[in-house]
Amino acid sequence: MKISHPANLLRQRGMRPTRQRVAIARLLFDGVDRHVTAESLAEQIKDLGIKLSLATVYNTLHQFTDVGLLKKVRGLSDATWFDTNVNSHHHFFDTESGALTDIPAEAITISTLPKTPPGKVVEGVDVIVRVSGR
Amino acid sequence: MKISHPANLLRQRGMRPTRQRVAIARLLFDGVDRHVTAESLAEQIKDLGIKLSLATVYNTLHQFTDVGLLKKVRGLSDATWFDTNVNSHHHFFDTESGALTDIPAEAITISTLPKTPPGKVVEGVDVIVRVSGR
DNA sequence: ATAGCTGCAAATGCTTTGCAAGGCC
DNA sequence: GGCCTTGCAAAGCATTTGCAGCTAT
Repeated sequence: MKISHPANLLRQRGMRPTRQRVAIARLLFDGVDRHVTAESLAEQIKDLGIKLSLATVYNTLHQFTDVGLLKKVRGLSDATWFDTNVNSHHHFFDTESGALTDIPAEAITISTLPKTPPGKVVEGVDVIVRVSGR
Repeated sequence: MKISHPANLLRQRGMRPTRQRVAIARLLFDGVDRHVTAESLAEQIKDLGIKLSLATVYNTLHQFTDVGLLKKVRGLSDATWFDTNVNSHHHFFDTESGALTDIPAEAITISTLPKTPPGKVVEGVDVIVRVSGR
């Protein structure tokens, strides 16, 4: 998602365009798909000379997720990743570095799916391809 | 995996059959596939009137995983699940209850896989079908 | 005997929360 | 001004670790 005016984007989604949220939005939504953790994002922000607390980073990431600007992804490590690619797609998970990489939805075809438990509805399918090695 | 003599199983895998490990092995490997968290397992053990510390439960689960008796699985919740089905298979993840259910490997067919990043080897593919609803 | 375990409690890492002070409309 | 936000620090979880005491071999 590439946006020209973060403040408007935020207003459209019903959030006040505060200094902190605009800074984060500007950093995340520049047209390139990004994976960030709260920690990594906080660091990038700090490097830009912007000050904001880690708690605010967490809050903001969750709010962005709630309004559909981000997608939450968990690898197998402890940290939660937030992905700016909110479309359906999958991931490589490097078991050595903990790094996540996108796999476009088209690159994986699932030809058979099991029947869903009674009364349940499928919300989505996540495929994680674990890789390792140099 | 169904075992008759936990102590021998443990010895085969190079662990001392201590009271705690035997108790856990007996509970887990009764032939039924189980998903447990450290917490849930500790509780079951306590209900049996056996006393052991949570730290030991964690240690034991990891040791069992290291020797191939268990498989580590992460849903999207915080907790780590340990699965007694160590064969390749997938999972339903109930986003409301956090419950995990096995999907036999044959029930899902992936017909296309993306090319692996250079120098990387695929260790495995995990499919998580997110479900919700009553 | 001795190397390997266990238990406890303290430490850790990630994340959330409470609440006073501050900022947007 | 009023209500939403932020910042900090403290609290919360799940998990790990340090170390003295115990135990299987």
